[in-house]
Formats: sequence, C-alpha cells, structure tokens
Amino acid sequence: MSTREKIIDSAMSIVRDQGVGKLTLDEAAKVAGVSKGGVLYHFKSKDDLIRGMVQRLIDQCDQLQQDYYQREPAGPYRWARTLVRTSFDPNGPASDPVGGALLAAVTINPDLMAPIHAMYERGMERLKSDSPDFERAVLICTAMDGVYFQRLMGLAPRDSEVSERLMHHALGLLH
Amino acid sequence: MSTREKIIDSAMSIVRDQGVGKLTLDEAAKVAGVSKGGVLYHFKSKDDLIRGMVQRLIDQCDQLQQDYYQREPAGPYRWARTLVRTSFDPNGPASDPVGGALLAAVTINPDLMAPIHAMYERGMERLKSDSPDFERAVLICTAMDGVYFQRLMGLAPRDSEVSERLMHHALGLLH
DNA sequence: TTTACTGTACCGACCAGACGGTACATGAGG
DNA sequence: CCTCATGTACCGTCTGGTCGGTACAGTAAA
Repeated sequence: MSTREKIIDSAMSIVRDQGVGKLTLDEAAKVAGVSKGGVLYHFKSKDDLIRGMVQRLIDQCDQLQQDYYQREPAGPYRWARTLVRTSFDPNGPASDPVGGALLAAVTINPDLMAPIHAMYERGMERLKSDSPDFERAVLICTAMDGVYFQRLMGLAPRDSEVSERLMHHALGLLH
Repeated sequence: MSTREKIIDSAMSIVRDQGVGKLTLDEAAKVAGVSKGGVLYHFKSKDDLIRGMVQRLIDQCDQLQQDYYQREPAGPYRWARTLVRTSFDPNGPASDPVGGALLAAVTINPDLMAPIHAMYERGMERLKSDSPDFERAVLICTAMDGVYFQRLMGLAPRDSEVSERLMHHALGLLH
C-alpha cells in the first residue's frame, strides 16, 4: 500500500479509536510510521488530509453502491433498496472504520463537506428516478442516515440480529 | 438570564456559526461578554462546559417531548408519533441552534455522551411501551435521527413544505 | 562507465501562536 | 469583613506549518 494510503488509514483509525480531537499531524505520522514531514509531503495541510479522508469515504460508498445496485433485482425502488442494503453492509463505510471522516470534516472545516453534499445530490436524483413514491423512498433512506448517525455517535450498538430485522422491515416498505 | 446560561448560549452559537474547532474558552467568554475567568468560575473546565451544553440539550428535548406527548391523542404509537412531531418542531433542538452540543461532546471527549445514551435508552423504553409493531416504530424514529443528522451535517436544507410532507408520511406509517 | 544533474520521497529541528488551566487581584453587596 | 462573581496576568504544552537537509533512483552527456 502506498504511503499516502497508509496515512489516510491511520488518520481514520485515530478518529475512530481516540476521537476527532486527537487527530493531529504528529499523531497521524506516528501511527502511519512516518515523520510529520512525510505526512506534509503527501498532504500540504491538515485540511488537505481531511479532504483525502472524505474522498476515500466517497469512493468507498460509490463502489459499494454500484456493487449492490448490480446485484439488486430490477423494478421499482431499486435504488432505495440498494441504499438500504448498502447501509447494513458489515464491511461498508456505514460500519465503524471510516465514518469519522465526516466528523473530522464538519468539525474542523465545514467547507470540506462539499463533496459529501454532491454525493447526496446524486443519491436524491437516483431515488427520484425509480421510486413510485418519492417521499416513501426519502423517508426510508433518511432512516438509513439515522443508522449511520447512531453508529457515529456510539449510540445503540445494535447486534446483527436486530439490524437484520430492521433492514427487512425497511425493505418491506419498498414494494 | 443568568451568566451561566448566557455562557452556554454563547458556546452553542459558536459551534453553530464557526464550527466545533473554534469553541475555546476565550471565544466563549468573548461572545458571552465576560472574561475567561468568569467562564471558569461557572464551569471548572472545558469538559464541564460541554457537559452543561449536553445537559441543556437533554432538558430541552425532555421538555419538548413532554409537551408534545400531552398534546398527542392517546392510542397505539403515541410515543412514536410524539417523537416524530418533536423532530420537526421549528423551535426544537432538532433545528439548528443547539445541536452542536453533540458534536462538541463526541469530538472532544466521547465520555460526555453518556447522558445522551441514557436519553436514548429512555426513548426506546417509551417506544416499546406503546408500539404494536416495535420494529416499525424504531425504523421511523431512526429516520428522525436521520433528519437530525442531515441538519447537523448541513445536508439537504429542506424547505418547510418538504419537511411537512415527510412528517405526515412518517405519521401515516404509524397506524 | 563515470560524472553531473534532477526529481521524488521523506526526515527532524524549529517556530509562532493558540489553548486550557492556575493564581491572584478587584470590587460590589450584605 | 467576608463571600460571590468576575477580571488580569501568566505558564506550560501542544499544534500546524516551515525549512534545510538527506537518501536514492533515473538519466544523459562525456
């Protein structure tokens, strides 16, 4: 793995394990096994590092959504169903490791959220394109944001069985 | 209004207007119109200030929920319906001003989230007590978390008409 | 094949400013 | 005169960012 990627990974794990407040260039360097100079060679500022984290998050989301979309049977609400399944993917960004990028961005410099806004817009367009009842789709997908939120805040560490049932209930409302 | 309350208000507004990263004792003092010594008289540390913010948030939520609960007609899903209406209250904590307390807490010291966890537990108990289909209630209320999340992240600044329809759709699923 | 040069990747010392927190002074009201 | 509420001055630490330097790989002329 490239050093650059390793640094992003390290930053993500710091946010997850120690909280956003502990994300410093020194700490990221230490965890990644390089010097602070090394970090600043790949990212010209802390904001730039966070931009990298956000981009990573977006790429991962896009990838996962594409994968699930292909596997999802065609028909109404295909995109909504895709988003539901993506949200519960145990390896997806909705699970613990990478989500902190958002927290880092919104707390350190809200401007860094711009790419996320764009991703949201894309998602809305997709929903609109194949949802017979758009409001229904928005509501369910908003619930998926809620799932994400709860994980970010460390609320309700749902066991996988409860998650499973919640997911199926959501899917059941998309018919 | 007491100085203590004024300081909490100031801290809230800093988080909202400038981001969590800009919440410092000096800045809070400046905005509240007192000196740093004054702030530290009322809150013996920054963590303590954030505790105060979190407590304010919780008190406001509790108050609002009680109000709406009383106004909500009895019957199944009464608590779920209450939570939905609370989430869309234009003066409630779900709107912009006070939400940042959560961000401040989770980024600066995750331990400060403990009272929020407790509030969540209470909410779940209430839902369980009067929801014929508990999963349905949880799903809808998770969507309310999503609404909150989107506001925190500055995503989708929904106009009030869209909010209105989303709320009614949520209520429609609670029958 | 040696030499000279260039670009990439990274290191580590350093700095200026900001921050949380402490210690103490001040001053008004009872 | 004492306590409550607040102001002032200061300290030690941490942080983002700069800068000069190093190691090394490629490469191209001599």
